[in-house]
Amino acid sequence: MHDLKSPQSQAKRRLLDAAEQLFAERGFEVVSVRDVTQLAKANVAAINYHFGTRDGLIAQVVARHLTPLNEERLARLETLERKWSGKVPPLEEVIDAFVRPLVGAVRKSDLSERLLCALLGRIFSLQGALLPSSIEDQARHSSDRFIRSLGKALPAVSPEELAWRTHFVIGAMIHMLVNQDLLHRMTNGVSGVPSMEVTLGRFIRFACAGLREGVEEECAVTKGPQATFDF
Amino acid sequence: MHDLKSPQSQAKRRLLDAAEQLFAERGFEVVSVRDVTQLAKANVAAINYHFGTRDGLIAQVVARHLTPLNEERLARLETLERKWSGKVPPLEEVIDAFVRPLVGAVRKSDLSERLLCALLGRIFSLQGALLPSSIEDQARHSSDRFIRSLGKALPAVSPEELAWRTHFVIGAMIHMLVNQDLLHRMTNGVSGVPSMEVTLGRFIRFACAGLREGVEEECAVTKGPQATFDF
DNA sequence: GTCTATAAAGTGATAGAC
DNA sequence: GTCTATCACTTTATAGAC
Repeated sequence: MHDLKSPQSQAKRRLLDAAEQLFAERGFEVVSVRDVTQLAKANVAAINYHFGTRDGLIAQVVARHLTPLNEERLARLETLERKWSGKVPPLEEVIDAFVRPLVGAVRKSDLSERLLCALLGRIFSLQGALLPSSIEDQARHSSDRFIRSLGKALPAVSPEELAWRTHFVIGAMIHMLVNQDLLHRMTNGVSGVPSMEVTLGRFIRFACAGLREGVEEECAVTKGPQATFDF
Repeated sequence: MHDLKSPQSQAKRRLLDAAEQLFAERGFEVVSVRDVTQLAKANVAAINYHFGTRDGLIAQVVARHLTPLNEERLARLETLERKWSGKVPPLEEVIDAFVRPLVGAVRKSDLSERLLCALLGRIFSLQGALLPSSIEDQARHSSDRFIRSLGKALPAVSPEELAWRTHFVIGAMIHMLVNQDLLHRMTNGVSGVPSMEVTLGRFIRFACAGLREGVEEECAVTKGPQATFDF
């Protein structure tokens, strides 16, 4: 392991930054190690020295973003369960706990909001081969926890139906993150350029409505005005 | 242009079939012309002979599937407008007209349902560079028509809000099409292996609920029991 | 840690024989 | 129309000098 603050391996940080930018813009599959070293003004061999292989570089980029995000998600979910001790947290708050950490991630990152969102979206849609199994276990654990919370918030929805609805929600999220500029182009600007906060609010309302479809009696106190929300 | 039924260019059909299968399984970016010719048991030069370039091959694969699909979509939309002459077609039926042509596409194709869905999903998420502008115009025309119909069905939703909700719906659809087997793995089989009909029914209900979120007064007769639908 | 040089394999495309 | 042979690059990765 290398200390990212030591002067010797500023190069490593530069490589990671360059890699993140290019992966966000173009996708993991089509960015070569040469693209990365060129943008980072580093030597071709630097990638292999610091990360072993190209896949090693991808794994580090993924881990650096996905691990803190999933930790934050789980922490928020636990806070939620403590707050509603005994009772079942309402749907909106569960979804909020799942997506709001994205805002914090944007603030912490050096990348622009647009690029970081694209990177995270691409990470979420990564298929098995590219991510180390430790990360995959972690992601699965997080997703299991959330699905269980959703199931409790929506007892009237069968597990099978809930699995599909959750799948739709994840798809909508990934597309929102990766293709936000596409929407702007396709609508000739009608979509506006809203802040992350506004977009997340829209997404949460959309997702909850879809998840809740056909449910007459919600589990707990979740019906009624949602004026407690700040978006 | 070549006649696909002539004996001389069975090879061309074999190449298209092989290309479709590989593009569906792995994505356009990562399939080489050699992968295609190998699977089609054809010569390397055959791709360039029949399609000019690799991009030409992709364009033909895309056009062969996207053009009839968009035509069918528009035809269904027009049928709908005739049926509701003067009045505004209800949301469910507009979304149905948008996604149901997928079922017909599956029936017509030689590919398995799973592969064809993946291919179509990948086509929908293609970014500009890879598809000829004629196809892009066609896709934009179709999508404009549908957004206008959605706007009429949901007059209470602002154009900006509607643009984002539609974006979420498209994202959910793409993810459903490309990653249906991922869901099965991730849920340890809880999601089941439903037919296309069932999945589309789920999707339509989810999408309509999301699009309709917060709308109290629908435009026309669309409120009330939806028993007229066959899914 | 950083560099050059190079290996070994893969890429899209084409000329020219048949 | 189909094939072989080949061009001109690009890819990841590594050995070895500094």
